[in-house]
Amino acid sequence: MSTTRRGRRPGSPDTRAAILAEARTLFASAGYAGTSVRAVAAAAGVDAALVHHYFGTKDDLFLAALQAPIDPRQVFAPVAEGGIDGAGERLLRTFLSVWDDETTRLPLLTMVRSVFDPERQPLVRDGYMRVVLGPIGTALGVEDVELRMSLVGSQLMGIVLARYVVQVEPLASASHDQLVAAYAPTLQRYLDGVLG
Amino acid sequence: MSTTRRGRRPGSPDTRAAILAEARTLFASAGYAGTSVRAVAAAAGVDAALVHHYFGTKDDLFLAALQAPIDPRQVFAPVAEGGIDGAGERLLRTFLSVWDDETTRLPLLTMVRSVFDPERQPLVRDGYMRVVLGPIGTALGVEDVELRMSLVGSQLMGIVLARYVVQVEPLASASHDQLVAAYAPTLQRYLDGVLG
DNA sequence: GCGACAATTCATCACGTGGTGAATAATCTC
DNA sequence: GAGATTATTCACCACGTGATGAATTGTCGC
Repeated sequence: MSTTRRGRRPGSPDTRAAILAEARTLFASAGYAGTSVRAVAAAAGVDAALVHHYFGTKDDLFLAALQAPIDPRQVFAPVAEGGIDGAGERLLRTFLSVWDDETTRLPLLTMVRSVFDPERQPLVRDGYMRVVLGPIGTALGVEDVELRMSLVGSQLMGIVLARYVVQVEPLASASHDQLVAAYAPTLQRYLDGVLG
Repeated sequence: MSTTRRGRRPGSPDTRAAILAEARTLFASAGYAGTSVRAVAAAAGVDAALVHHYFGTKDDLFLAALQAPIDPRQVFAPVAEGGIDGAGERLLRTFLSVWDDETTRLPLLTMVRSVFDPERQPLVRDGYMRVVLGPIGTALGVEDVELRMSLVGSQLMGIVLARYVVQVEPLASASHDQLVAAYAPTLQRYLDGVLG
């Protein structure tokens, strides 16, 4: 906006929403440290001061961007209702559907990349492993629930990295059925199979 | 060093090695972006200009820190020599021994955290998946080698995140035998088992 | 139409970053 | 012992960062 003057723009542009959407995209692709407030502002077509006006500090913006449009615990609830048989497949299909939907994927990507950020790492351990996966295992009546759900979580995280982050072929372009065929037996064994 | 003067220090302090060691530690724990040249210098007890003197740019320092003391391909070679039977377990034990040795773990951690860095992501795809895992699959005569080795890679990456990065219990403190009992059957099925 | 309020940009700040060059001290070679 | 070379710090640079406050513009209610 090289000809921009001070003052309010005409009409009702929802610049706040534009800022939030761009923040979600940039935090997901470049992480917290790799995303500057100015970059978010530029992508939204506003001045950086407006970002602070609406969201406060960069930390506050980050937290706002992390708010998923839906509660993951609700999404995964059906997995637990079907009982332990076939739970591996149901869990995986639900997981894939969440990750293949861009609306939910961006905040999730942001959270996952936080595993390497000492200040934000609790997001993954407490948010994903404890709040999302833990209750599923408990509801399914999984034995040795902490061990088994952490095995499950390790494979799911591996899938995220391979398919969604590094985009290794042929995993990146595999269909849900193909992934289920390969991974569901693994998840099922981790849930109720023989662990040696 | 509040009383430091200009000029060479007496004796033969190996400041270059000190800088490199600190760089390895910091890049592994804070990543490229989260590690400043001044932080490395401070940790090594020298002035930041000395880092540039010895290593050039920050990028050059990063590459130097990435040089593992040993070639991972040599470490994993025995896995391929024993044939496909039991390869899952041999691969996992070798993998764990490399990761549980701090000398090799730091550069590996640095590389793994690069999955989220667009500029350095090829390190994982090309370095780990293609150069290390790929040849193992080929040497073992694995069918559908690209698919199967990417499945293997996805679980190994998940183990890295869960055990070494997020340090989820009980995986973080599990013995190698416990991990083998849980994961080796998964890796073996990915190598030569039924994938559906 | 006027005043209050909200939205928006411009101008600025303190600080940290990667990096450069000159001054200084120690070691080595002749 | 002198000069060359190497190691080391100090001083400085340009730039980008998160953030603040004042000036300006548009909308709404009376």
